[in-house]
Amino acid sequence: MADCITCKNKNCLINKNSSDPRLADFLKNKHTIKCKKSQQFIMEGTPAHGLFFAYEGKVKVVKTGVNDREQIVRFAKDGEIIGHRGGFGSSKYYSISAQALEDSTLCYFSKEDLKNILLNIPKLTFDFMLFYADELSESETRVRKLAQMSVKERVIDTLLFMDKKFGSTDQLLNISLSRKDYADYSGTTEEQVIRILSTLKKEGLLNAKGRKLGVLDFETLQNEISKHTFSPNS
Amino acid sequence: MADCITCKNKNCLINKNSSDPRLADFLKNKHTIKCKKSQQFIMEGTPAHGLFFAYEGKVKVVKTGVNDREQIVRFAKDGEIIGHRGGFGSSKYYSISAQALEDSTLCYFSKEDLKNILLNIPKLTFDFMLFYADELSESETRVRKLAQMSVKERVIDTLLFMDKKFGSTDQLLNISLSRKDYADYSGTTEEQVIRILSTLKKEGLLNAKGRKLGVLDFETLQNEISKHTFSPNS
DNA sequence: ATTATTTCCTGCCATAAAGCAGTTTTTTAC
DNA sequence: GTAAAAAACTGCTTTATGGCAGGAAATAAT
Repeated sequence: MADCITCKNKNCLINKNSSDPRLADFLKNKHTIKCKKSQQFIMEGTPAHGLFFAYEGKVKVVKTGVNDREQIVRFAKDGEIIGHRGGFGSSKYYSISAQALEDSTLCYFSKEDLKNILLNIPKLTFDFMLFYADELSESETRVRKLAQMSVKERVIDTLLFMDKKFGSTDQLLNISLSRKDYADYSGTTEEQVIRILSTLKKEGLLNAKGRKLGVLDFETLQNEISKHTFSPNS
Repeated sequence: MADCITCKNKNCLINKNSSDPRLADFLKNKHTIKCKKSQQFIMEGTPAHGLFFAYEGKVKVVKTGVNDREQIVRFAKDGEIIGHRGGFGSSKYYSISAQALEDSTLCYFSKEDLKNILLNIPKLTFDFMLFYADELSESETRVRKLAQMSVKERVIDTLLFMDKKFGSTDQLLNISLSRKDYADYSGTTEEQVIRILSTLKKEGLLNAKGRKLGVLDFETLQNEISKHTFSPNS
């Protein structure tokens, strides 16, 4: 795999700062990990030893729930961070689990290496800080949505989010999720998701080929949840 | 008011780093603001010009919702930050509103001053980063709870949270919230909160003197939601 | 202290969401 | 390609939550 300086992921925080010569030694200690589809590479509650970045692939980040209901808190794709704080923060344990949604390649840095450069390269620390601040803002928006939207609205919101985040080709989303995954992100049950998807299909707003889904009428769907969307980042 | 170096709020990120001589000029530009009870000092959607810290008092941080339902995303007390990113991040607008819950004193720094020191004092930037990372972790826990707990469980969880965060004297919480506030934090309606509080009172688990509430039996209440609490930070 | 106003409370009814059971379709493994 | 397994779907029933309306209590104003 290419090194961080020539990496294709221009949005990656490491890549953005890789020209700084003080990063040179740090970058040598990068590890590359290959992950098969469905493979779990972070387990909630285990000691955190470092931080992951998605180099290529798609990942879901989940928090353990009751029964077999999990809560998907986030999705990560190329260039994005996985495993908050990775042990360099106050908690010594991962607060989330992470699982590959397709065959993926990950970059890994140990917490010692990270802490070292973070305290020495202000620009990098600042970028990390902004990343967390933005994620926090998004997470708080999600708190509001889960508290105030109906199940149907949340499922629609999830579909639109997937379209925005992963894009579509030939009217089909570039990400393959189970109905259970949609439920675990929307905060409802599999059956409810199925019922709502079924309605949307009949209304001609949603495309479906096997398990694959596609947003056909973005605007109409957007309108159905518009009363909940105030600011640009909602 | 005392300056940052002699400030009583030892948990404040600025205070923690105030001995650094490079902060001297920055600290001179601090503003102090007095806020009456119920006064709103940040309004969602307005241009963000800086960051607030609670010096003394209690504050609720809310996101606008539908009808007259708001979502309280966070509470802040002495030493804590209010107004994420305050404009030095990617968004130029406040993503939340903030309102004083009692007469409060706030410290204020402009975004220009902040950005300047954040890029020059790595330790401070690092502390800010950890703050946001921890808040993010908490927010994600809240996402899971809102998605998976029943209304009763969420209200109990809120009561225990208040007890932990603000403490109690003579079996009464050191914070005075309306039933609507409890609802807006728990993600439900005022009536539902009232019904559940009423049940808990009858069961002898909750104390009530007028609008003031107090947790009488922490352990029993904790047990009622224990199936949802896995890690220390949940 | 008295009145006005806000907040709190309760019962009733409507609705949304969840759970269950059984069938069909799609995907995976051989 | 076929069999087995997993995922997707549907109708029916139960339960949880929300909304309304009217009254009681507490707080604030005069």
